[in-house]
Amino acid sequence: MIKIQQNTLYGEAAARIRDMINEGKLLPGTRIPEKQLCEHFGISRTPLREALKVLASEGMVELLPNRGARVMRLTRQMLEETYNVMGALEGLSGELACRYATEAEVADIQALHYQMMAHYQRREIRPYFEFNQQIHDAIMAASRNEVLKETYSSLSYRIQRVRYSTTMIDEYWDQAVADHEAMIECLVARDGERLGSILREHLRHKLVVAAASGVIDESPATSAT
Amino acid sequence: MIKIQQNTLYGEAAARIRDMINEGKLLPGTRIPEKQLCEHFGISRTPLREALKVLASEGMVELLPNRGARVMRLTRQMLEETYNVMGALEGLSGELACRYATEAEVADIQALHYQMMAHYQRREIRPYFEFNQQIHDAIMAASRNEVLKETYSSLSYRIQRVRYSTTMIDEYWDQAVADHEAMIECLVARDGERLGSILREHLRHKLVVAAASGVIDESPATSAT
DNA sequence: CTGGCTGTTTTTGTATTCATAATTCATTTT
DNA sequence: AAAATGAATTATGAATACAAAAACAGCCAG
Repeated sequence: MIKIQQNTLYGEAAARIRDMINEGKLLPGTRIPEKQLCEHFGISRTPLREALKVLASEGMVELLPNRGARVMRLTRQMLEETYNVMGALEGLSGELACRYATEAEVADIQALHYQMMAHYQRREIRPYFEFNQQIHDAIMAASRNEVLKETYSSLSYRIQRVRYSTTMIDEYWDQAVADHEAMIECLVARDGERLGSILREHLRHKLVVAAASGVIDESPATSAT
Repeated sequence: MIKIQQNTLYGEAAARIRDMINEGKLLPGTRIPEKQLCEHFGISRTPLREALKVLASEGMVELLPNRGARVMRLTRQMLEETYNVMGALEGLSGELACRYATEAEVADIQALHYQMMAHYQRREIRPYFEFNQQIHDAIMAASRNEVLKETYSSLSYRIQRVRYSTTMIDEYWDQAVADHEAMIECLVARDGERLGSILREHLRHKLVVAAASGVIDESPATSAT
């Protein structure tokens, strides 16, 4: 895995800005004031600007020449595109996981699944999401592909702020759980092809839900103030 | 598409360093001397270091804290992982292209295919590669997914230096061409599912060829001098 | 009152400077 | 002679300084 430079100032700054964006402390489309952030972090502009460059190449912020950095806005279009790509990557992770996961890993994932199901039964949405995420991460880890993992998490970061802010529609929730049931079956049976195709479709449903709730920016590409 | 800042010094520097790496002017594992490159580009260290940060987050170089930047070395493992991920992305591009490509685009891709085939018949490897790449790019473009395109090209850049440096083994070449024949069929028939699965496998063969030729770094993670 | 122009302020992009960590090379010691 | 120590050199990381571009405010003309 590519080491994130947490020990350097610019690495630290990048991590903190990422968090601020995901926590909603920096709003999409708003200008990121260099000076203010420098003072807030207690660092000079050099490392801060380096951090912004990194975040820009991660797609978290956009850099307008001579006009500073803005938090990247998530349009419906971008979200759809991103979900599709993440779906493809998850599909690969499933295929590979079936090939490379140890029995212990499969058992762990099964355990996570049952815990998730418990929260589903009780309609406990937050814990459900937690375990859901853990399952997908565990499959990713079992795929033994660091490039895949990095690529996926980079995309995941971009949409983090909307990912779990959706209210669950029962119909979608049932579908997602049905997918998960099938996923576990495939994993146990080591049916990589089928697990792959389930995972490739799995996220597609989510998009509809996200689009329905008001979390994304439907307005045209006018620069927000 | 995320605009690459070609007008700024750091953007220019990043582009030139990328090219230098792909052209073999900067060797994998070798240290990138900041001062020397600054003089070569006629810029100060600030924009150069910003460029290096960007390249690091693209996976082109690795940054060792207090020890400068090195050109990322491609191990067999990494190449395999990257090809797998690119395969998944190409698979998605195929699926989407079948859905969204205009008839004109399909016709263009077909034309490219026949030009490529002509070079295959004459065993003209360089032009063959050119058209091959153009076909994959055209499918990517027809997929109407900018996130996909960006993600793919980022990975593509990383392995650019080995991608077309392989000598073609006839057996592999024939297989690749057979894939391409099938791909065109699927595209014309708008059979996204099948095109997807062909493309997901298409790159896998390439790996074997690359591994066979000596272009990748099989040695353990000792720092090259 | 509105729209555009000009001078000022602010902000961004780049260069330079400073501090610190790493490397080199000579010297010393065994 | 080889290894180890330590001073000198060099390179990196970060802060500051400076130049240029954009944003802003006030003014004037219509």
